[in-house]
Amino acid sequence: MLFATGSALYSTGDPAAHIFVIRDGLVKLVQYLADGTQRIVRLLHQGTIAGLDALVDRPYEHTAVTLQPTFLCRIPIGAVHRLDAACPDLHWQLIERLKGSLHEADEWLTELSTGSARARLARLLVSLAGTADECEIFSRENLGAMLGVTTETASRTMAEFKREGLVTEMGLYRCRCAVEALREIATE
Amino acid sequence: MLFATGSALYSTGDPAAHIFVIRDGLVKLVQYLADGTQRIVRLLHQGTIAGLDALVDRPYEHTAVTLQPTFLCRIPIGAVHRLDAACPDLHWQLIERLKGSLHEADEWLTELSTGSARARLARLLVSLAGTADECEIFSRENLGAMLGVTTETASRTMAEFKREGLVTEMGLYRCRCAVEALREIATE
DNA sequence: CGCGTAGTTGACCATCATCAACATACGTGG
DNA sequence: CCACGTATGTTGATGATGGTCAACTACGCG
Repeated sequence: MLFATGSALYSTGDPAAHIFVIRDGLVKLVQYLADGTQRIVRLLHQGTIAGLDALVDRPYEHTAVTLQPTFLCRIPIGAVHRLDAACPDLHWQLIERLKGSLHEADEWLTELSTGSARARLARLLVSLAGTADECEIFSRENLGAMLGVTTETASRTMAEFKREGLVTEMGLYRCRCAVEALREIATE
Repeated sequence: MLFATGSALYSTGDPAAHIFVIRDGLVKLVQYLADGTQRIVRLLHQGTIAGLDALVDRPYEHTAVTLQPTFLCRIPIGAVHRLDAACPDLHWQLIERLKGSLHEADEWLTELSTGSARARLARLLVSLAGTADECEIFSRENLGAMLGVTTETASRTMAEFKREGLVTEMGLYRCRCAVEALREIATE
């Protein structure tokens, strides 16, 4: 199935009936706070699974929204259980996935929720760039929700980086990053 | 096995040879940042498992340190795999545990890493108190590492709560909390 | 053309980090 | 028993950072 940017795979509290294997694209997992502001707790990219809540038969804890056009397979949880009975190895794959998510969650906390806004944004850009030096970014609002800062701060910090020549925006939501220099800032 | 307060079950990078079922006590999972400061990413209490990294055959990602005298069972990972072959239900228990950890991780991020220091500390105290109104707390340094603030801020904020009558310290590392009032502050 | 959304920027203020001084408790060795 | 050292907590002064509120710009679309 193909989802356009900005569509929700599921929402907090929905009965968890499917898991979603992401073939291509990008999905954010959002959690809403008591005061209504939102916090992005994880990104799911190619090869990862959204909706793992369904494994333990409880409602979805997050809202999953695409950040890019996303192509994925939606698998009813019943089918997962049938597959599981047939293929004894599936558990371990699921365990592997869950462990991967947990690792992501811990990194998210230490990398993107600790230190100054400058350092956090630098870390985010470095990790989005991966081995390349060009990467997809997102609206200032999304950047803010990932880093736990306001959209204004996200905007200002991006502007700062651009002024310093560390980041060059290459059209909407795509930018070139001076990865090494950013890595420096990331450790501050 | 019984571990005294402050002993490490394992450290970041150690080959992951055991999982630890916590029978009684409390364990913190610590991650160290590039600049050497530490961040506590999760607490493990009675009935939960430390060292799940071992399931996927990679070194431990955290350092696990007891915060209280802790009684636990240390199970070699080989035994887990043998048990798993014998008892086909074990996977699902492990999946359940991992999912639990993931839930904890997400809550930690949204509750304890978002908002003002006052709100975060209030949320921590409320969640430590659970249904009771008395709870174990920790050194100011540990409180700070949980909330992502300095020990000074942790100390000041605790002092504030005490002055306002929201918290009464009952001997070392134990306190009585005005849970309802704290819940108010938690939403700020 | 006018409207709505997203981004930018400025001014101001609250919060928190930092640095430093001091207090308190505890254990060790003289 | 007391003096001392260390670890932990408290408190104050100060400055940097980021939140808030508001004005303004840029862009796309009906």
